[in-house]
Order: sequence, then structure tokens, then C-alpha cells
Amino acid sequence: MQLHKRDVVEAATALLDDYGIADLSMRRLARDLEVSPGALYWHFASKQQLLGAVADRILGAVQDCGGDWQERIVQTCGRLREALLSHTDGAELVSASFAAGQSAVMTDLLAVLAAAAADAGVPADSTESAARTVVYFVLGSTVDEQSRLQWDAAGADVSAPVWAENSDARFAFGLRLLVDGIAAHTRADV
Amino acid sequence: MQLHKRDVVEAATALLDDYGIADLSMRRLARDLEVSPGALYWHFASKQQLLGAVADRILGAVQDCGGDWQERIVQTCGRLREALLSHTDGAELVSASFAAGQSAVMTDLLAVLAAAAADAGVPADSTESAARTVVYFVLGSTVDEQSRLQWDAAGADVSAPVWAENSDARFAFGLRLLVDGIAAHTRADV
DNA sequence: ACCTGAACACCGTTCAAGT
DNA sequence: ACCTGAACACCGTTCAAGT
Repeated sequence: MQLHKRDVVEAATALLDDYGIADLSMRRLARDLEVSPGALYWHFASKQQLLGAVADRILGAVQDCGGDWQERIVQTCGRLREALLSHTDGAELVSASFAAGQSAVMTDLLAVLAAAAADAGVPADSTESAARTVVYFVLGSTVDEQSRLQWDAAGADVSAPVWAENSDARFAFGLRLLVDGIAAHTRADV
Repeated sequence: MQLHKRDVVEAATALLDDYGIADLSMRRLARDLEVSPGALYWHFASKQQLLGAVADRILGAVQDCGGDWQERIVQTCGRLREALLSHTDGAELVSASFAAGQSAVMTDLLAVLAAAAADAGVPADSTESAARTVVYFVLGSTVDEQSRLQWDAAGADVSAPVWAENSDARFAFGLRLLVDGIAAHTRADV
């Protein structure tokens, strides 16, 4: 039967979860779907574009939420982190797709965060900068956390769980820094 | 004559500057050096390790500096950004090497930033988190900036220079957010 | 419209064998 | 100690040709 975009993205996600981003190749994906490699290029212009679709699928779990601007930022970032951690190499894949400008959902999240910054009183020409700064933190710290997590799961030495236990607190601390920064900045300008 | 680590790193940097990270392959590098690909593996255990050495070469230009903790953070980040921007795909390469834990100099910079955070009054168990948050911002924003810069240099549409002019201000704003956050956080805790 | 088959132009890494 | 040659096991992408 016919191959649809959704099937391809689903199979790619499964491949990612089971074997990681290094094994997520167009040829391997085609093999899993029992089509020729060229077939994928009927549905996607490039591997980058396909990875963007996988990123958007991963980020589907992140819905926006209510509350004041601080709660909205903290919640959005928390959910983003959870979504990334729930797929093997999820943070790395989304990070790469974001950098390549291939994730539409990531662009939406940026808008949500920029709106929260606006509510906080950040001047209109700086809300985008504030939102990006927050996103850089979430992506950077989660890539770090996940690589350590996965390294420990394989290597398994003693001091690993200590890091893992602290990672929630470390994430919360960095995020607090940014929220405090936004709050302080708007106070200074008003 | 004999091949030395320094020659390899130098040739790799030249290849990076002239053709970008996508063309920085072990085989192409070997061709430029007029050796067989296998020769490189006598001097470096893997491509990742070689890229780490290139990252450290790029970061050699970033020396540490004096002043109060705020000045030290702002200066260090400014110099880091300059170093990244002065090589094609420099931000991407250093970012990848940092994530892979292959850049010794990046670890030094982390320590410098952590020391500044400590001077600011951040509790000892959080200085590392503060430093990493700053580094995530510099790497993330500079990767972004550089990809836009290089895309414009090739594509060349109208609205490009506007972005370029604002990128200094955008960087400064994000950095200010973080410095304000560190300042606010320590005030709240003391 | 959708896919196959085969090709093009590459990769990183290993390792016996040479000097 | 340092390097070559050749192999192993792959890549992303394109495109004429088929149905």
C-alpha cells in the first residue's frame, strides 16, 4: 500500500527511540519501511526536512498553558524538557532542527515565550531576544542532561545517579536565573 | 617530512575557514595534507577528538580578563563570540565539541564564568549551573547569528543588513538578562 | 502520482603490511 | 614509531525508467 508522510515520520521516530540519531539514516529508514531510498524523496525534499517533521512530532506533546507570565515560562520550558527527554537523542534532534529553521512547532513555542516576556513588561523589540535566550538554555541544558543520562545508562559507573538526582534542580536554577533576569530588567526599564 | 598534531589541526582550521564544517572530513583533510586517511588515526583517536583540538585552537584567542564579576562575564562572553564568528561555522564546531566534552578550553571558560558567579554571591553548589546557563546562551545565539550571517553572504536579499546591525544589541540584551538574573538571585538569597 | 534500480560521489574507521 | 593500501560497512541525493 501507499507510503504517507505520517508513516514515514512515525517509522523515523521509532528508529530514533530504538537506536538513536546516529542510526537514523534515510537508507535505514527506507529499509524499515520496505521501500527504496529514493521513495522518501518523493515525500520529503531532504533529510533535514524529514528531521524537522520528526522534531515537530516530538514537540506535539507541548501544549501551551495559562497562569501569569512566570508560570507560563516555567511550565512551557518544563514541558519542552520532558518532551525532549522522552525520546532517545530528542534534545539533539530538536536542537539541530531548530538551528536549521526546520521546526514549525519550535517557532510557535518561541512566540509563546515572547508573549510571556511581553506580559512581563519587556519592550516589544526585545521580546524575541528574551524568548530565544530561554530556548537556548532549555535546549543546551537538556542536550547536556540527556547525553549524560544515556552515557550512564550504557557505561554505568557509581557517581551517575548523583548527577541525575540533581538535574531537576539544576534545570530549575538556570530557568530561575532567566526569569529573575527578565523581571529585573523590566523593573530597571519601567 | 613527518606529520605532527599541530600541522593537522592547522590544516583542518584552514579547511574549515575556506569550505565550512560540512567539507571538513577526515578524507579531505588527509588529501590536503597528502597523506592516507589512516595516517590521521595515528595522531587522533577519532574525528571527534580532532574537532575538539580545532575547537581549542579557535578558543585560544579568548584570554581571561580583570574587573568586577559583571565585567568579567560580559568580556569573556564577548571575546568568546568574537572567536566563534572569526571562523566559518566556528560556533557550530565549538558547540558540537563542547557537547561532546572534547574541548578543554571550553571547560576552562566554564571555570572562569563559575568563579565570576561565585564572586557575585551565587551559592557554591550553583556556580556551575550559572556558568553553563551563560555558555548555552553564547553558543546558541552565536550559532544562530552565524548561520544567518553566512546565509546572507550567499543568498543576499535586502533585509539582511538590518538583522546584522541588530545582532550586537540582541547579544548584549540576552547577556544582560543573565547578568541581571545572577545579580537578582544572589540578592534574593543573601 | 508514486516508486524502483542503479548510479554518483562521497563518508569514518580499521588493520595487516611496509619502512 | 609512523604511515600506506585496501578494505569494510556504510552515507545523502538524483533521476531515468517503470506502473
